[in-house]
Amino acid sequence: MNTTKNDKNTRTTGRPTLNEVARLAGVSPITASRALRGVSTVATELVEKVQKAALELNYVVNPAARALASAQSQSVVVLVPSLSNLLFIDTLEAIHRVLRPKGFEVLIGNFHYSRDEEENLLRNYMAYQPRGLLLTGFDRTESSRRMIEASNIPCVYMMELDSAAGLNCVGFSQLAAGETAAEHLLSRGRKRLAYIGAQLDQRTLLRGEGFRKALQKAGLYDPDLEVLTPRSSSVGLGGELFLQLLASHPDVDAIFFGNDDLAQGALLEAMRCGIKIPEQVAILGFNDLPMSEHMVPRLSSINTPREAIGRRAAEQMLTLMAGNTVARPVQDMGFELKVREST
Amino acid sequence: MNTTKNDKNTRTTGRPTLNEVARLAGVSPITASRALRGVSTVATELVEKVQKAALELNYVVNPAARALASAQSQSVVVLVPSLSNLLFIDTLEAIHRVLRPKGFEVLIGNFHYSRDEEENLLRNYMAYQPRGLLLTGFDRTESSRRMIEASNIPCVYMMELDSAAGLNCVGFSQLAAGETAAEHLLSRGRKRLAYIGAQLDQRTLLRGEGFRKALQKAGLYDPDLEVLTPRSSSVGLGGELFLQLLASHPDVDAIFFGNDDLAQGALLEAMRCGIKIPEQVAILGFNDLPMSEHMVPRLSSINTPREAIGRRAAEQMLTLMAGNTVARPVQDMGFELKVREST
DNA sequence: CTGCATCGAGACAGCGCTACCTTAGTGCCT
DNA sequence: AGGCACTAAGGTAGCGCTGTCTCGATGCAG
Repeated sequence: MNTTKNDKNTRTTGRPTLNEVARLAGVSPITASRALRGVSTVATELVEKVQKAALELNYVVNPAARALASAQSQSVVVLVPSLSNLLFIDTLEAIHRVLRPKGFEVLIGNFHYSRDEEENLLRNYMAYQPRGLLLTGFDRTESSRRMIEASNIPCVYMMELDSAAGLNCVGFSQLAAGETAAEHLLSRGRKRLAYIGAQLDQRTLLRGEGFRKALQKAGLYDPDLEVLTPRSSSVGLGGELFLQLLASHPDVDAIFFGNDDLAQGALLEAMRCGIKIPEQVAILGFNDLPMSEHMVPRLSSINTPREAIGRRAAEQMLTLMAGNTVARPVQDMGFELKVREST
Repeated sequence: MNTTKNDKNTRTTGRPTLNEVARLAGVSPITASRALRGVSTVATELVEKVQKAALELNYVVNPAARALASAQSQSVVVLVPSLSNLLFIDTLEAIHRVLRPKGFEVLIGNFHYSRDEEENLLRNYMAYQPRGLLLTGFDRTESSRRMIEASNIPCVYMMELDSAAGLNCVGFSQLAAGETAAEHLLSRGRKRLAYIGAQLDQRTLLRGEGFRKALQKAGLYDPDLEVLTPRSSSVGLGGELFLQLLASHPDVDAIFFGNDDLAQGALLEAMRCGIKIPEQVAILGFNDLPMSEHMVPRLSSINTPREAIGRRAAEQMLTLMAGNTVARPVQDMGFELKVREST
């Protein structure tokens, strides 16, 4: 009925192949292959002919055939712990912007803050023989670690830093960020400082640790004011934990939240209950999500260079995939305290 | 130095192949292939032997080889207009949940509300010979349309409905949603109703159209109260447009926003300026983002079944990929008006 | 003018898997 | 008992591309 081109009796794709391009250009298939891949040992004249032929036929390589023949794909796997709080979207977008123009495919995996799920994704994606791995943080199962090591695939770790291990990583010091948070609140004359963190991923814990250390140094650390829950971070949860903490510890005068959505929830709940921010309690968030500067009062937060991390990590990956070593494997992209009305 | 298994002089992957599995199981490679794919014509006894062998060798198929041999991949392409406002995350997650367990790879493309970028992505992904396409809405370039048609790849359209064209689509009536919004605000006794929309994608326009129609029917339509901007939807923009509208039209007593982030921005700006919501202006959002119910006052919104749409679309896709036709190609998943404090 | 290094292009084979066809084996009907 | 349909398993070939080796052409020194 339909005028489909490839009827039964042929297993072909129907799309033009490299052979046809080569024939049209009057060269051998292998020369056409080299010409299109930009391998140096082809005369510029021939390269042009091949490119012209490819364009004319609307030729696009068959990634499957290429992957099979060369035993490696053109894809880079990115594993992130979450997509649902905008945190990693900026990073992902930046990675795409760097890698796609170079002809790499970006495979995204969301492991929902689960080490086991990450291991699963890793195992799955390994089958695709990816050219590179962009991973989040260092907290993973031992099998995951072994898989990565054994695969010999270039790997860049994002978000955290670890100068000890000699790994390629692009991020910032979560510990220092926690310290900065504490120092800022202390500089505001606050004495009863709390930390509220959810999700309890490695980075949330590290920030809490930095916060704690700074408070201990100031002699103001009180373990009762450390609220940690494995529940996932959300606006609703932030409001809830905020009210709970104030009910049990009415003297708290500053709270550092492990993520902006928690802090936003606290601000909203404070408004609802008539709690004056920052007069009664100063509130400091983390990540500086787009909405934070619009909150009432405007939320002070620590801005994290999520876009820059993605970009830089992807650039490192390009270097590694080209077979070179990265000059500075550990890249501290820093962070920036944004002081606004809530502190 | 390193104890890598595959030294030079071999082009193999180093991973176990189907041949090795077959040898270990004592069957022919093709039988092993069929056994692992679950093709029916293999004795259960042999299937078990093959599966055991595969497990023992830690065998994973080589997707490139499979794709090359069968002239089709195991991947499904999903194209969404944005990742940065959480709207499509729920849908994507649901799609993953349905397709991954069935062994399909989900390739995500973000076309940033650009028809040209969508066309580009489509062209790119076609090279991967995807098994299916999950697309957002119907507004695309003519070339995109032709590409989809010519490819003969099963396609499901999400978010909007179009019963005319005989396409598979899963969504809800954007027009009806706009009407519902207007009717709700009218039922609250409001007379000067405005619509504020950004991004101007097809769906935002359709909602505006539904809203307008309902107002015309009520004899309360005023084109001056329709604020449309191609700028991308954000909290900041919402606040800005809200203040502008109130400055130029102080008599407005209700506003329907095309997206919740705009409405949230308006609520925050209203609070900042001391504008009473809903007394002076009723505010109604769209999509019911997670934060909306926590706003002050709690934001009334129209909840859209984003998760259900993703799930259903993926299920339809499974049916189509299995070679069957879908019983009900047009699936209206509805929407739900959530009345809260802001109206 | 010859010999040797260098470079560009092609021949060949094979990556790992599955479509297609064939063959062997089973039960059932006449 | 013989032939037939039907099912289960295997043999063969090839999907489209690229790594490796080979070969011919070129340039230059001796």
